[in-house]
Formats: sequence, C-alpha cells, structure tokens
Amino acid sequence: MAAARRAGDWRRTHTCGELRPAHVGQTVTLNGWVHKRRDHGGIYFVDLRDRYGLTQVVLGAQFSEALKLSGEDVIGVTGTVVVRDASNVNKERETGAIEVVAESLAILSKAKTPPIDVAASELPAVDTRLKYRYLDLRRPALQKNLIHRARLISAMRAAFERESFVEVETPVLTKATPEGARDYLVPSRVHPGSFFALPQSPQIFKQLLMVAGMDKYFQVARCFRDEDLRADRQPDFTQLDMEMSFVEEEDVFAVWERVLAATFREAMGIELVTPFPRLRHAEALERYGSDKPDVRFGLELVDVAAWAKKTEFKVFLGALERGGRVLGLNAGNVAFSRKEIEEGLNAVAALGGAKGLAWWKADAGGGTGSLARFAAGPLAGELMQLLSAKSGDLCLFVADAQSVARKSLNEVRLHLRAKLNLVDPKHYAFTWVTHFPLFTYDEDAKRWFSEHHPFTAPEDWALGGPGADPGQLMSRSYDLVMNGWELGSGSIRIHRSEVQERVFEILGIGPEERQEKFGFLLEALSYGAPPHGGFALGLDRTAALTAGLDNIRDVIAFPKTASAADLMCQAPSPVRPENLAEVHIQLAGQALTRAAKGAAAAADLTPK
RNA sequence: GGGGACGUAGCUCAAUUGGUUAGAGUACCGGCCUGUCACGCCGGGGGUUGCGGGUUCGAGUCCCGUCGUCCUCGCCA
Repeated sequence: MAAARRAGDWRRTHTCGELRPAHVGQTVTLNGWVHKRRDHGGIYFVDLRDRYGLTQVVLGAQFSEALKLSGEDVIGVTGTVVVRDASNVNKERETGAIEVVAESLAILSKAKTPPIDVAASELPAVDTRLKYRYLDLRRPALQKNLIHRARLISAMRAAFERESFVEVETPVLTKATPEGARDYLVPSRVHPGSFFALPQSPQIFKQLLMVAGMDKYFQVARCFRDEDLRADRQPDFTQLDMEMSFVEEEDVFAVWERVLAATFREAMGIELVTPFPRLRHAEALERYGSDKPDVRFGLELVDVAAWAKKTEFKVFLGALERGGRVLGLNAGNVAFSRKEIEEGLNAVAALGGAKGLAWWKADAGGGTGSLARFAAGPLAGELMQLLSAKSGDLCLFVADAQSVARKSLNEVRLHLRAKLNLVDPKHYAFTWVTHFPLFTYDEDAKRWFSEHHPFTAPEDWALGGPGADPGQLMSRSYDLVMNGWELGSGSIRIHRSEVQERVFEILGIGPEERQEKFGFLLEALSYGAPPHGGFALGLDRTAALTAGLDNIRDVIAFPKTASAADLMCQAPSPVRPENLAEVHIQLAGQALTRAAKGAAAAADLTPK
C-alpha cells in the first residue's frame, strides 16, 4: 500500500480512468501519455491518457520542465486529488469532476512529433495508420475494438467449456492440400525440396481428434489462405473452430445457438432469439438472390415469368426463351426520380451483370416506367397482385440468366437497404443456410469441385450410386449468416473411408494422389470413426460486425494491406542468399530482380 | 490477373485554362498569458508535389511507365 512507497517512486497507484470525487485528498501517482497540454503561463494543464481514460493534471509554476512536455511523452506524476469548482467540471469526461495537482513529475520517455495525432478526431490515411500501427492503436476507438474482440473470445471459450468441449491446439506447420485455397508454403531445411503448408483451417486434424475419441473439440485457430484480400478477408485470420462426435446437424446448431446466445449476453448484453431460422440454400437464392441473405427486411424476389409470357415485352420473352428467369421485387412507395432509377439503380443492377433494369410505378391504370406500356389493361392488376404492390409502389425487374437475375436483384436489394434505411444496425439476425449442393462443375477445369470441402457428408451415403449425376447430390454442409455476412460454415463429415474414397473419385483425385495426400485420413477412418460434424466461426468478421464496422482491419491488432503486406514490419521481405541456400531454394525470373531491388532499398536505409 | 479512385509540409487538405516565390489548418519550435479542457495571442522552421521519363518557353496540373494504398470483379474447398 501507500505506506510502502519510497519518495520519487514514479510507479502508478491508479489508472487515468479511475479517479473520482471519492479519492479527493489522496496522494496518487499516475502514469501515461501526454494527450494534450495547455500552457497558461504559470499554470499548466496536462491531459494524461492511458488505456483506461484521461485525467487532467495541474502543474504549478514550479514545474519549469513541464514546458518541455509535448504530445505523446510518457510521464509519471505524483500529486493530490482535488475536487474541481463547479464551473470547472468537465462533464464530457468520467474523471471530469476531479483533477490531480502535481507535486512531482518524472519524464519517463520523450516522443518525437508523431505521424499520427492520437488526440485528433480526423484519421490519417490507411497506409500511415498501418505503418505506425502502434500509434494508431493508442486511439481509444481501436483499443475499444480489441477489448471487444477479447470479450467475445473469452465468452465463447467459457461457453464451450461449459458444454464440455476441450481446447486442443493443432499444428501450424502442416501438409499442403490439393483442393481449396492457395496454400502458404514453408520450405523444409531438413527435407530438401519438401514444403510444409500453413493450415487453411484445422479441418483434418479436428476430424482426427474425433477418431481419437476426444468427442468435443474447440480451438481459437489461426488460418492462412494465400488469396487476394477484401474488406472482410485477411490472409491470416482467426476462427472459433469446433467439432463434435455422434451428432447430426441439429446438435451442432443447438450448441452454437447456446454459445452465441451466451456470448452476446455476456459480451454485449444482447439477448438473441433462438433457435435461429433455418433456410434451405435453394430457398435463400429464390427469395433473396443470395446464399447469405440479410433477412432483416423484405423486398423479396418474385418470379414473374408467367406474367411476362402474357406480355409482348421482347426483353422478358427473349430471356425466358433462352432458359433465363424474369424476377422482380417491390421496393415500396419510394420517391425516386426517373434519373435515380434509370441511372442509379440501373448501375447497381449492372454490378450483378444485368444488362438492364426494368421499372414500374405500380397502378391499376397501367402505371408509369419502362414497363408501363407492357402492363396495360388487366395485366397491371395481375402484376400488382403478384408483387403485393399498392398503387405508387416502385417495382424493379431483371430478365436474364437465373444467376445474373438473382445476383443483380440482390445488389439492388442491398443498395435499397442502405438507401432506404431498412434495417436497425443493432439488430442481429442469424440464419442457418442448409442443403447446399455437394458438388459444382467447373467448366474451365472440366471437373467437379466440392462446394464446401471434400470431407463433407452427402445427404445420400450411397452418393446416388454408379453413374449418378454428381450435380444432383445434396450435401450436409451449412453456413451461419448474420445480417448478410457469412460468419462461418461447417458440415456433418464423412466418417466412412469407402464413402470418402468415392468422393475423391468423383473429384478426379486418383488412387495414388488420394493415398499420398489423404492416406492418413482414409486409414484413420478405417479404424472405427464416430459420426461427427462441426463448424468454424469467423472471429474477425463476428468482432467487426458486432463492433459496428464494415472492415475487419480494425478488430485486428496488426492487419495486412490489400496486397497481403505488413507495412509496419515490411513483411514479406527478401532474405539473405545464405538463408535461401539453407532451405534449398533458388530464385528465378522476376523474383531475382525484385529481390535485388529489395536488397538495394534495404541498403539505402542504413544510417548515413 | 482485370476495373475504378487516390498519392502535395509530420498529419488533414487547397493551388483557376499549363503560368510569378506551392498555400491553409493542425502538429512541432520560440515568446506572452494563473482555470483551461479543440485554451487564446504573437512569431518561426518545415516541400525531391510517391518515383522515372516525355511534351512544353514553362508541369503539382498534360502524356507514358513504375511503385504504393483503398474499393471492387475474378479468386477465397
């Protein structure tokens, strides 16, 4: 306690966020960064900042060295807590009723003029923020995000432990997989010419843990995929990964519903409604045009093909003749100008590939818009009934190949969500999307690919029998979708080696490759594997979405740029020739010239 | 790999049709001020206009290339 303190001890007794009028009269020591300094000549005010808050420190005229303080200096201040006059209370701050009158000051560390002004409200460019991430992270908003993320993870961990799940770590240096995303490779020094891969997910290991009888496994797992980035994708990311034995879909759903309900309650004070609705993949596409629909609002897609056939509208009829669809949605009674529709909304629909967007201001008398002259007479009333439209409602249509029509109207739907303020951002609507196709055919590669991954169980264990069309097979995979974001996916797995062999066969993975890449899994499945299934939740996305962010960058302490580089530590970077030699690698092509340039640039950085 | 936007002082931005010495706010440095909390006032330093080339009497501005950042399509089992 205070009695044990030596004079001149700069170590803090309190944080910058905790002093209140109850502490008045106490001698305290605070540590932190100089957030702002106000020099009034003879009296100086310093707002001292740490993770917990801001406290105003008052320095009298005797502190001449206070004049040397500047932003982001690190100091220790010992002084007395005093209550402020009523006229001087700062109601904006939790510590605004008191201040600390300094008796001694220790400058622990000086700061150069920082490239990021932590106290400013306007943000520097993203690359500056990433290069000086440790400064950006001093901003309370970012610290809040990281703390939010930590609370989510902590609550999930506790919830899984209550459910008797065991946290098990799996290797980061593992085996390259032929299917799926591009692997990050790590050369082996000990085995010349051989490479580890960083895991895209712990998929196979968690299945082996089920074979091992662990029954219920979970892990906060780092995953790596060497693919191009997006606002919601980083090359290294984190999943809350789990797997359980002797289960079917509903068992996995039930665990996650309990875990997420507990997590949202404990970390955010939000009560989720469970069970989450289940939506078949085909139905999601038909009603929303997307396999990750935002179900918080309507504007659902309507098939108007039967109606279109009664018209003489060549665009609609032509699309149907070519085997396409005519889909529409009712945007409601919205005040859009002709220009907003024909240029604005049209451009939105074009994002989905639509060549045009037909529109109609509904009215039983024929209405207005590009569709009006084809909606004369009784056709007007019929169309209104189809779209549940009232007079004055704006209806939008795309006629094209099914995938284009759906994708385009999905774009329109999401555009209207923002434009018309159709959703409450604090409303979290989860949906399980089920019954995905097992395989999709790739026209370029001329072969079948797993829609989810090759270990996903088919609905029909016999896989349709010999000669069956793989495109007709349903899988037992599922996605969890929240507010239009895919938060995670999982499946019931194949636990029988002969079924797994058959899937590899359909995928065109021959017996030799099967044995080489997956022999250990097939063998494991042959020693008595329990039926099992699991799921992995994208933690970055979950944290971002629940923090009200549309980019995962700001819930990651040290994120990478769109070109998968770390601007702060300048990774990736060339390495010395001897390092390459150790791992038996020789550079070729543009890698040679690039590496030479990189080495030259590094040499320029040596002090002059 | 494709498309779009951007790159000017430490930071955020401005700079007319291609035209004189590239400006402002903020930060920083110095001076003044005993109650501020975005303190105020006075003064000062600070620029390879991302980099390279071209057109021009003249380029921050126009053209070509290149590097980087963001968004996006492809990609992401």
